[in-house]
Amino acid sequence: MKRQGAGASTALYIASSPLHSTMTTCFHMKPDNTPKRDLHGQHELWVYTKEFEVSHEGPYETIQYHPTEPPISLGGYSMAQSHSHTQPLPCCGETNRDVAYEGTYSEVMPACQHQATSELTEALYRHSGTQLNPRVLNPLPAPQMSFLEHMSLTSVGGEGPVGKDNAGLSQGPSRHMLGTDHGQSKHQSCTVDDLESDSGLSLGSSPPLASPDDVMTGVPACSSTDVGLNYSHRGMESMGEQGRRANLLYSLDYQQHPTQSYPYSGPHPSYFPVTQPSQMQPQPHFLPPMSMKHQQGLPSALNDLHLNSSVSIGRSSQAFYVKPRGNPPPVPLSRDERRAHALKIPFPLEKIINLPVDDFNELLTKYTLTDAQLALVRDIRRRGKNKVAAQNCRKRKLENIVYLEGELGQLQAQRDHLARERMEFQHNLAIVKHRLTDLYAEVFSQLRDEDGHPYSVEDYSLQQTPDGNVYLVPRTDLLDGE
DNA sequence: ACGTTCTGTCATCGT
DNA sequence: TCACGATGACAGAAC
Repeated sequence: MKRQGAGASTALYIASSPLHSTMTTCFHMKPDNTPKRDLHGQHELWVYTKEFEVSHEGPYETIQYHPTEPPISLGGYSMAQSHSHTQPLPCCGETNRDVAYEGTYSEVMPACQHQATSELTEALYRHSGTQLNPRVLNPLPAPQMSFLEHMSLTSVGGEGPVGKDNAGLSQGPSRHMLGTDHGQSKHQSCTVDDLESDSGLSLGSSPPLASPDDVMTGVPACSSTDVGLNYSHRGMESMGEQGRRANLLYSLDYQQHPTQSYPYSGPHPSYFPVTQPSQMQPQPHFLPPMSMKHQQGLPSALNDLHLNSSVSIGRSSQAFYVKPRGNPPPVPLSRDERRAHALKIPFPLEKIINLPVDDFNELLTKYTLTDAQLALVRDIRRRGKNKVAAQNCRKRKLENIVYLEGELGQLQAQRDHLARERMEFQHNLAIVKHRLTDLYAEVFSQLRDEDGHPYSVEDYSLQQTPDGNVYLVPRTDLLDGE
């Protein structure tokens, strides 16, 4: 780029200050406003002094451009915004201001966008580092199988031997039971399923489907009044139907009472008896304090209702308790509970599911279980753990959704903020361009060549040197130097 | 009757 | 190898 024309260029001495602050421009010109030729044959402007100020009265004057952002190139007018930038000024011969402005905008905005993007990115990373759940960012697992493979597998599950087995055992749609031990247990427990006509459905949270007389057990359907013992004491965390049922039931310490008789004269003591409350020995560490406290000595119905109402009902509510007429609604046992009941599993489901593996194995060694019982116990343990895992999984999934929704809201707010800043920047830039245009017009109106003719904006451009001097450079020279 | 939601279950994978 | 947790997918029940 040629900063000065080889021919008749005109030098102006301009003490420029950063454009975003006060622009004090001193044009040193001869008193008669006629440029003087310097040693290089350039027109040198003397003495003329005037201050051009870009005031801060605009509505967007508070916008502070980052000091590291590149100088605003003014295209054909070629005036740097700040002397701190010694970058050679662009000297295009473009006279179309709009085009020139577009060019300048494209040079400026990326820097601003980069800055904004960097801040955004930093904020995001900073945020991610402290709050973002790593799980959320985990890549989605690759598909386990293709669609066709899945279809094939499903078909096999529905029509294969397992499916046939299921079809023979249940009335419901068969499921693909491909597990080894599970297949065995399924087969072994099929009699239970068959008897209970359960169709393999989960009845844990469902009203009783079977007739009041449970075919499987051969005893009347378990209700809250006739089921006195709890072998499945669940935690309070999932207090749904399941939790209510869990509260309804209560556990016995099978180790303290290993000889508890099973009412159906099975080979093993069982935890599914129809029992008398007087025989109950609640296990304190398995019961919530409130249930435990009010449990002893209460009539079974009262106890059941109290336990049924459980958590949300305070202690004082007991004083207003009125025993409802009629039988309380029957609380169904889950499929596994009924299976365990049918096979006379001698320990509670709670222990089957929640005991550590070592304790669980030790528990199994204390009893002589049949293969069917063993398989059922292991199935119950597997299903029970998986049920809790599924609940946790769904809880986490919901939490992730909530979290991501929050993240989305924040990102949208940041996007809107950046859009507003961009609009403000463009508005400010337009103001600056407008004022510079006026400034140019005023400067050129003051300039005269040797013959007293004014310089034309179309013919000359202003070029600033690193030391702040500004020269009038013919645009033809600028074009030639490109 | 149909769609949605909830829940249990199974299969599978990774640790 | 086994136990276990996580998770997608499926199915039934409930609404």
